Amino acid sequence: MIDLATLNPQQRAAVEHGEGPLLLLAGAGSGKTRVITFRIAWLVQARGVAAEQILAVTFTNKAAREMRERVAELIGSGQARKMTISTFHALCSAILRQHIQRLGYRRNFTIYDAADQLRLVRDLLARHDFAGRGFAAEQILWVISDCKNRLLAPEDFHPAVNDPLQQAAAVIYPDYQQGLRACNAVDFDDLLLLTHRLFLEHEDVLEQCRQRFRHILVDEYQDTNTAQYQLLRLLASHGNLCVVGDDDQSIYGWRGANLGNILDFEKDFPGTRTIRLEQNYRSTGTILEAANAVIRRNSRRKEKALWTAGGAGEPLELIEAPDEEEEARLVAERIQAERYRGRRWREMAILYRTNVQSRPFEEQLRYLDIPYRLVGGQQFFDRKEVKDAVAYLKVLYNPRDEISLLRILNYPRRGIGPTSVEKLIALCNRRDVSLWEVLRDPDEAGLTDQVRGEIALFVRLIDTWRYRFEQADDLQQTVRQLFDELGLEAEIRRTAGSREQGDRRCEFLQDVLNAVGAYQNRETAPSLAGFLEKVSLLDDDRREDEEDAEDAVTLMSLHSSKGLEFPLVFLVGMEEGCLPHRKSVDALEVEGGFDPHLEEERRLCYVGITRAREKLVLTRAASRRKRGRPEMREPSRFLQEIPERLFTGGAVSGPSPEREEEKDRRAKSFFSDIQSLLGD
DNA sequence: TCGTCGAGCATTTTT
DNA sequence: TGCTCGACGA
Repeated sequence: MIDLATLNPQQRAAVEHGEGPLLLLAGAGSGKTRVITFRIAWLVQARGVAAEQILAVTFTNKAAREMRERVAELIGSGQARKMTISTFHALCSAILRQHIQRLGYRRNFTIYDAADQLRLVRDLLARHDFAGRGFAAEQILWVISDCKNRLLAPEDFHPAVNDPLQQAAAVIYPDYQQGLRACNAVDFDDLLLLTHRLFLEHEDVLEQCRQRFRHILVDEYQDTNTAQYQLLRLLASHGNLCVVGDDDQSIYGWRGANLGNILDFEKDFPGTRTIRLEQNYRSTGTILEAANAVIRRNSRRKEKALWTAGGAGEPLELIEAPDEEEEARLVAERIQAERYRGRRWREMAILYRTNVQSRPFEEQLRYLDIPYRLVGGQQFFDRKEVKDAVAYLKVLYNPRDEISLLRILNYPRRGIGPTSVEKLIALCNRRDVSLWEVLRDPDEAGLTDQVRGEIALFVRLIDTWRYRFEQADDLQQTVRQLFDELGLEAEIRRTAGSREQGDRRCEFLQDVLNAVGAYQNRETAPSLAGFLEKVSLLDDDRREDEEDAEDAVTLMSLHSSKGLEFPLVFLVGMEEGCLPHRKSVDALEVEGGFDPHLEEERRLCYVGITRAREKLVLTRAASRRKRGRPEMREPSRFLQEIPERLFTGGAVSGPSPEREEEKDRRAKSFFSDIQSLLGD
């Protein structure tokens, strides 16, 4: 039985709220995950809600896994397994897998990632003769994605007349959507958009989902976009919707997150009960004071202030370095010193605004033999070797997937070059059929006998393996056999520059096999389809358990740090142009002092500060290399917003004689380091 | 058809 | 700085 006595009055009220909409404004470190999991357990145990009727939506796959685990701890894994706990994207994907044929797609659709999307758009740009007109495919995609996040289908999109980028996007968007459909593929945004359309056009499906999910809980509600909001509106017509969020931690505006969703929740869902969780159980008084001082400057927010029953704790620290290498060196040394004082590696984290900033830190940590763990988005699935290997699996699952098909048609090379591909595509257009169909019957394409022979072999290869995967009972084993037969390792080594480069790249291939293995071990009924689903949704649970136990310093972007905490946090790169990022400073001074971009940067800073439990160290570099060239950097305005008295030794901003001397000394020692290096 | 080389270019955050 | 794309030669 869950023990409600361990909760504070507000937390308890939230857990024991009965029916009807509930808005939980949960400040950083206020125990919100605990409240959600307790509430889920309470609904099941005290209210007799069936576990199947509970839908909990999180922002990341990792958060979903964690929530399920914590619920399982409270009421047992049997119950937890019956619940739907997933991200919006995973939920929608599951719904579409069941019903997408109603929208004219096939159920074995493929989910395209950013690279696939880019390829498609580049293709269309070339076809429309936009090439060279200066429209980057990325920008076009950004506009399209923005449309989709706002639920605008191609025919609903009315571009601004004076905006050439939007004009171009409006031309590409319909073809892009058509192209996806021809490949039986959807992109990330489609998962939400198409599910929404499915609900609108097929009342019975919506009704079925409504009946199923009687209680809906949404974490990180401040980061929902319009599509997600509308989905919730449709699903939660029964009003049993509990959303948890913190407007001060909304950091995904650039991805279409609509801060209005949380700010207007009470208006949108009449009868809402609002509960504020302001007591912080994570950080020291000093850290909270700094956080409050920064976030207070934002104008568009729900007023609240975090407080703690604990003490002030240690003062903040500011490290000012001449450049980013020195910044990294000082942080690395500091980390080592902390270790000597008995702190574990895993208790420390380095947080930065942009992923490129990780490099100097990695170098310095490696130099000092400090173990670290880089939490770096999805670069694993972005590796060429991984994409090539996975493309085979994708084609086996959905041969209409033209992007993947083109990727592997000549990989490993089999003599089907660009000229032949062009002829094949031309035939596709003439006959209005998919590339796969043309490959099966390429006689009219005008290819050489040599190439035709190769294509026939390729088609037979795919057919054979499709059959084998259907029959396979050991997925990992089958995938390994496939890779072996294809000779992927040999191909990688052949194209690698050096032996160790080849070794390293082959490891990625091994990692794919490991990912299959990890998936297979977790799943009761593993299938190729299921594995691809996980890959597409970036749900990578390889070695996660070991990673948790690993003792290493964490390096990650501020965005990925949301929801986490560390005893000691280094918030690095506190400079104008970095945090706040240049992109948002550029678009500054709109609408009477209120600037949404700058406010989002400030929230980002707030998120970073509030990750720290015991001690926060802020760092900045006076100069930073950009595109190889050093650039002078002013201290971040957010740094100035933190009261000076919170720092070690009082005043820290502005040059002081001691600090100048210190800088001088560092510069000299840096020089002598260089010279001794050169002397070698 | 394939591989090498040089020029030019781009840089926010992620499901 | 580090990568991608295009031109060129084999």
